[in-house]
Amino acid sequence: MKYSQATDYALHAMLYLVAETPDKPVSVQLLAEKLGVSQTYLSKMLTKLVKAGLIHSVSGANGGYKLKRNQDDISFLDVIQAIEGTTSLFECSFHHDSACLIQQVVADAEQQMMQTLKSKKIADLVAHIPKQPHERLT
Amino acid sequence: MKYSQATDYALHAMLYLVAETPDKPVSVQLLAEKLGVSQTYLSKMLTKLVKAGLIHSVSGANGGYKLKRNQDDISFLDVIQAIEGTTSLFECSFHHDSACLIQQVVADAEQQMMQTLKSKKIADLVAHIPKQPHERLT
DNA sequence: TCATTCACAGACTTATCGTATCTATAATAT
DNA sequence: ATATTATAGATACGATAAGTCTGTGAATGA
Repeated sequence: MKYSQATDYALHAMLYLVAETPDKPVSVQLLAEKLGVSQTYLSKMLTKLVKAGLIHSVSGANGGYKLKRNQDDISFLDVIQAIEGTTSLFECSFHHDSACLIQQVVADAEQQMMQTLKSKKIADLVAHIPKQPHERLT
Repeated sequence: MKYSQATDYALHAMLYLVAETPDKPVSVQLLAEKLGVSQTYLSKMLTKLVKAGLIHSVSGANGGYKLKRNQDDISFLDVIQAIEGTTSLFECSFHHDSACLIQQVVADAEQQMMQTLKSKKIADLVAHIPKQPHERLT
């Protein structure tokens, strides 16, 4: 059981966008180049982030993506759920008389993790990244 | 991203074994019947639980499975890891200069969940289950 | 107006993994 | 010995992840 690689891409792309925050939108081409992944595949992740309301897209020449919200409002959980969806980690397949106790325990544990991921913002990492070289983020 | 159904089976099977704890081992046939799942598939999960050291198997007639450790020592985490493995939820696929900060955050959150799953024992649920009818556990 | 540059959507392919079954083998009780 | 049980391995099927390709539409700049 693992988060998909798409989540990995999305988190790193978001980190880049948060670290930059230029007026000019960042194109998929540039983003894909920085991360060293395929443009076409990465664009699928970015489209999901747009639909989740995390970033904003600009069509046409000089277009691309930039943050929608305040960067301090974007948590790890936001990005992860935008890609992975919001279904719970565990769902009991048996039909009990009442609620499944096992499911309750696992759901409770998952909630703990989600709480941490919600409190952690992407922007929290930016302070640790050297601004100068501006070339390699990964 | 989800835990596999196999984990669901394993957790319910363990709950049954913990709730029973007879001298006589419980066969796959009985266990599968109680849970309403396939014998052959369920036996794979049980074999994993054996290899993880959670339960003990007895071959031959009147054989089956019974708990190995004290039932209070068996946590949700033990069962889940026996089936799902112990690899982390998230692994960064980029090669950074130093450790990936994103991975550290997610790993930290996962650790929170694991802590909860480790503290919760399967036996904790048994108190809530009526002993009398003895028929339906699911 | 026209061409260029970009995001976006959908169809499609490929690989991997979860789910499940079947068969054969080894161990044990009666 | 024979029936009963766990165990291992091979196999099949389906779903999902990973990735590519192509066309469409929107915005920009010349």
